[in-house]
Amino acid sequence: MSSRGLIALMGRPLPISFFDRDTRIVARELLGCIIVRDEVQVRVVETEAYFPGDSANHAFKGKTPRNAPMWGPPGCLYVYLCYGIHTLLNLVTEASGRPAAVLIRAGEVVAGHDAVSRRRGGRLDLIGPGKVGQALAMDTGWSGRPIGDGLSVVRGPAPAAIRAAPRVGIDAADPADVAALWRYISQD
DNA sequence: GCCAGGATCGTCT
DNA sequence: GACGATCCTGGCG
Repeated sequence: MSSRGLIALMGRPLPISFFDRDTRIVARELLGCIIVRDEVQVRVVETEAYFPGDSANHAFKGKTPRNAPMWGPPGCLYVYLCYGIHTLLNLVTEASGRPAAVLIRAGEVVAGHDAVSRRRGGRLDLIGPGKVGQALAMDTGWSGRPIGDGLSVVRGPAPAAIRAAPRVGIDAADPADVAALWRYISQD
């Protein structure tokens, strides 16, 4: 796409077709996009890709009530509780029947600083997926809802560069999946 | 600044 | 009944 075309799309909600692609591509292109929830806006600066056949994927061992949204249509939310405390926000990708999602690992508050500060005990840093979930006031009740229903994602400025790195905190059966560079970090 | 340990609960075996 | 795609605090140097 031309840079003029990208600028024209800036600020517009991402279409469902954006998510109906290879998860690693979606994970990279989500960097710089803005997650909007009421008055709070968070720019995505770090993502991780989880896709079919990936042993670190929650869905790798099969479908359960918890991970069912990953099998659903692209452009939905998959929210789950981690360590009994943190709600982690994922965006479902790829066609129905292919369990895949992008985990939002980190962000920057671009609007709604007061609300985020209240929820985060005065802190505004969103380095870590649990913090992103807290800033956006996510809970598991959001899991399975389509994007646009209370939470939307709009196109924002793409980062100057993207760094790829191994994913964090996973204990996959397959060491190749652990070492794979499926985490993407915005380099501004 | 670094590291160890505790928090806390839904989900799956 | 164990454990997890984590975060925060407190102790120590």
